[in-house]
Amino acid sequence: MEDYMQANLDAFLPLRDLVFKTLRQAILTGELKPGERLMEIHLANKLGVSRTPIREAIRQLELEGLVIMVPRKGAQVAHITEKNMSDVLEVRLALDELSVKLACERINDEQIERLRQAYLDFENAVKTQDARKIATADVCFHDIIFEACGNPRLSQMVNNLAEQMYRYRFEYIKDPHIHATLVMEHRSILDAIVERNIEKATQSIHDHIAHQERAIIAQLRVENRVE
Amino acid sequence: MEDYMQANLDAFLPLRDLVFKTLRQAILTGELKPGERLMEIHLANKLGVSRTPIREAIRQLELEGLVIMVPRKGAQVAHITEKNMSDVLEVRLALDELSVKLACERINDEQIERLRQAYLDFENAVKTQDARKIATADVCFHDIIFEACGNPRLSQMVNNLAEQMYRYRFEYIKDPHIHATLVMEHRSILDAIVERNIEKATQSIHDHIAHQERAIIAQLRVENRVE
DNA sequence: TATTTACACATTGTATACAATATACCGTAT
DNA sequence: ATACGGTATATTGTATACAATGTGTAAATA
Repeated sequence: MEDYMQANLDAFLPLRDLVFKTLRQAILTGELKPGERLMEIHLANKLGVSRTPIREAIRQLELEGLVIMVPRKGAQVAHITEKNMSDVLEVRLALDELSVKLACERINDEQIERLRQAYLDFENAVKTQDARKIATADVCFHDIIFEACGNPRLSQMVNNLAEQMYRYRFEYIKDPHIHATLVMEHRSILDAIVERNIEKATQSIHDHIAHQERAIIAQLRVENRVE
Repeated sequence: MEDYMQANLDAFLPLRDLVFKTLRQAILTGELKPGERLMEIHLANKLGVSRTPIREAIRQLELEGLVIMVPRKGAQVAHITEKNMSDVLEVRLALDELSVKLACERINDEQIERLRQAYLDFENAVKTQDARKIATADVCFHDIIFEACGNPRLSQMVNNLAEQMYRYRFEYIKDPHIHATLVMEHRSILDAIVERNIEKATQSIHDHIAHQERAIIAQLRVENRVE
């Protein structure tokens, strides 16, 4: 709460948004597990706010597909099934292909320079073997592509889809065997965009997502077996 | 409220969902105009509920992009700019292409039969010249394709995007000059899916959306000029 | 002993009360 | 006359109170 009051000075941020971010983070990192119930009073006490902001945050999580509502029973963390995840990936693939295609057409010199730098940062992050750093650098790289495609709506949608697989992608990134492949794929995407070669770019991003898809589905199978 | 209490007997539906649907309808039909403020007490009195369901409905409208929140000032109906609409259409085109592609691969005989029937219904609706009937028949036709593509997530996203242009699409449908074209385009999509011809299907849907895009953007220009 | 019913408790759904803040209008001073 | 400031009001943000409902447990009866 103290941080909140402090941030309040520059930009007012409703509690519901803070709660939303907090809960989303908890779900994506696995702190809140699939099937777990989100009980309002409990969360309100834990976060030191009333039920109202909690409820409003849950409404948003519901529309993002992170929780499901059972009438008169409240919210619970959405179960992620294999079908569910492949549905999401199917859409994500199409939107990622669109975004690199648009990036090829619309990227400007300054953005190309930043994309180059982001690629180098990613290379360095991989060298550290620190999964968290790698994940962050990966997000930065892709964010520049989204920015370059000049369609905020598209960016927002892809981001939302990507979020839903964060938890599993992290496991994927932790495996050092795929690091070299990841760098190569990024390199390929970078080159294609710089050359403004749409064919090559869509092919590269396709391979990139397809690799992740296989790993994520495999990871999902493991976790679902354990439970 | 009476309808609500009645429906309550079979399936409980929270007030927030009713309010959500009501407000969304009002925005999409233009009853609530872009820039108009959504004042909670006012809406609460008008709909005969308290502020709580109103607020929760507004949270959902916010995530659907139909309203924007101004801190400490509340919600207002989102302004739809030309850029905004072409951004949405850009994404919609990609997702519609994906959905017909998947439909070609996955549609079953029973769904083909219903799609045929939906096409005939659309033909008949056009003959009546009743814009409302045409719009409904159009939605039915496309809904079967979404169902056939077997990806509920995709359907939901396309539906959400399509919703945002309902208001303008309606003006488009009212023009009798384009009716023949509309029927032909539907025919082309139907044939392509029945033949499971992905190339033809994506091309057809592309043309279909592109036509709508031109009309919608033109309509948008007219309305924005008036204001 | 098993089953059914009733009651208590936990939890969501809804309404209202209270707090903080922005805006508009009016008065005063320069 | 205009500009600045203060106060009143309208509105959102947050908290709490009340209502409805589902669930679990215990007791009573077959």
